[in-house]
Amino acid sequence: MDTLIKDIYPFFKEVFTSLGLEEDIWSHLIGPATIEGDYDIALPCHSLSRLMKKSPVDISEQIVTLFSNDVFSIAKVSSKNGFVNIGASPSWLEEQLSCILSDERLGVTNDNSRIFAVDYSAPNVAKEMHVGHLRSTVIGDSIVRLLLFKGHTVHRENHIGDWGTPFGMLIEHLLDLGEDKAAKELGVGDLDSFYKQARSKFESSEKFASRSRNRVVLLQGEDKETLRLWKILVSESMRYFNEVYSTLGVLLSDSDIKGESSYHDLLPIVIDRLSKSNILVNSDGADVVFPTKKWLNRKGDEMPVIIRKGDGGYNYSATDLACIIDRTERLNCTDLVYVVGTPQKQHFEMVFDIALMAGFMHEKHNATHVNFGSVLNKDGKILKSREGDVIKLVDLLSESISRANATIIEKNPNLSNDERLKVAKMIGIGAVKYADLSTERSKDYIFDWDKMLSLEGNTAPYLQYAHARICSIFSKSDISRSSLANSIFTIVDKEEQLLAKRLLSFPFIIEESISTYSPHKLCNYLHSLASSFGSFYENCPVLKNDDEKIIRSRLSLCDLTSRTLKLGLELLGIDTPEKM
RNA sequence: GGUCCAGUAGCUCAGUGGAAUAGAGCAACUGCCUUCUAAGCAGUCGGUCGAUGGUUCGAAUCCAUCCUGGAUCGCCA
Repeated sequence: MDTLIKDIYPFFKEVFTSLGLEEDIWSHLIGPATIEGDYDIALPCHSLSRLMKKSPVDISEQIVTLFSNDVFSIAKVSSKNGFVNIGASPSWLEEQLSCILSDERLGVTNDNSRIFAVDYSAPNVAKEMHVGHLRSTVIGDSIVRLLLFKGHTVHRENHIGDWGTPFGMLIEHLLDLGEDKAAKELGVGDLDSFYKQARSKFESSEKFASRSRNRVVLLQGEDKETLRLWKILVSESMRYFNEVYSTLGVLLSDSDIKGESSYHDLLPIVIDRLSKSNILVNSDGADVVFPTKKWLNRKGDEMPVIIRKGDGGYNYSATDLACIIDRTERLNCTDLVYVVGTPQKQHFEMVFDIALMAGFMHEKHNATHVNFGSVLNKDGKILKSREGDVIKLVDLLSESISRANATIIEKNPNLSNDERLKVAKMIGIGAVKYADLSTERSKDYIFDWDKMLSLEGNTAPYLQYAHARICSIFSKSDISRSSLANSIFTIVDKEEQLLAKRLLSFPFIIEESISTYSPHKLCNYLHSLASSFGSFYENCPVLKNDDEKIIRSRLSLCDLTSRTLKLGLELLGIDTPEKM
């Protein structure tokens, strides 16, 4: 309703000028109406009470009488409980709807283009993807889609865990199994047992552990044969991850992979530059930096960030700093976005702080940790991969698709086999993604298998269903969508009014979702849109109508609704079938 | 102990740049399919917004203290 505020503002200004009140006294009071009913914006008069030496009720009544009559073409105006209430008029709604009907972007404008790096997904090589990885992957994907739609340049960065001490034992285990057998196990996605076998040997056999440690040294020394074996682990794992990505329908591809290993060459440079900035100090044998903002450890001592360990090895803070250099200096990014879990919050604050101190980043750069909560089980405990009973992502996805398939057989037996399988995938995957996207990301959330796979209520299938019903209306109509381009709207019923208002707030919601990196706001909006369409559908017959004017107007509302749903879902990474 | 986060209906969650009777979905219950897809629609039931103080004309929202749960706090990533 931003547009309504903009259009109504001059009228307020006229009224308040006649009352002798300056703009800065009243302009910030205008906000959304919180009362039930068909008012959209309101101005509470309570704070003016002392100034005008009158009760809020009297003030609001007076303001209403002072409005010029011209306002009524835009909105109805009334007062209640000391509020001035403004409700968009049908004619104003009709005019606004006509504007977006012919706009491919449904009223959404482009931002001034910036360059983003979005760091997300980041699975670990030779480790299973479980439901926890879903969040980063799905939220990151939606953020990328939103940024691209707003006209930004976006570098997708899949920072896979492909380096570090565990690779010693993984490579040794690969040798024990034999390359072919190991590759096969990894390629088909049996990562969990591969990792666990390696782990248990590492813990039970001193001989194996010592081989593993030697192997790590060889790997870091870039021994040729060791690198060859390491590459088998990485490429077979990636083959599997790519299958998951493809099922999931996310934008990530091989060209987006920027594993930890790819920042190797930069690590000595990180040390060098920190050292030249005079912020690197040696503490207990390790090279560390003390960030500007002080952090205390358990003992109450000031806490450093370790860049290089006592044994000379780099740890992940070094890699993250190298990443920042790469993104700001090679890719010329202005915005760095990290879609990583909340537990790493402090780590990122410290790293960003150091990057600023060392000049890897400047004031013009925005680094944002887009954090998300942990996945909990029903007892409120964190789901951990080593507990063993963790649900594999692929299993969740295939179960969801198969449930969707069963539901289609039950609800719409007329769909052909081919069509049904395609639609089942769109619905099954959509349901899982939406369940994850639709809650506020920074909170922990309880993983509920049935809720994740539910097809009723505030779910993606509900939105898809509304879209499919609209497609069905058009398939039964002689009037094509394209012929609606310059249609005139006739908004009469309250269901039409509510639907119209929701349609018009789409650009504002997109803005809100992306500026706070919150896909759940878009989800909630789309649900409210689909819900108001549901009421419209029940109460306002579209085709079964004698008045040609009303038919065209309602068809146009249908067209706008389906396009908004489709675009909105697309920005969440969810497909919209035309039949279901 | 330091820092940070959460506590809203039986369950899962929105709302937290203050504002008029705190909203959805699920579950439960009642209606609605010879009429554009009932994965739907209409309705009923359900809350001292963790507690206590404070600021304010007005607090789920801001401040303080406390309770409960969680994350994190030097050589894993």
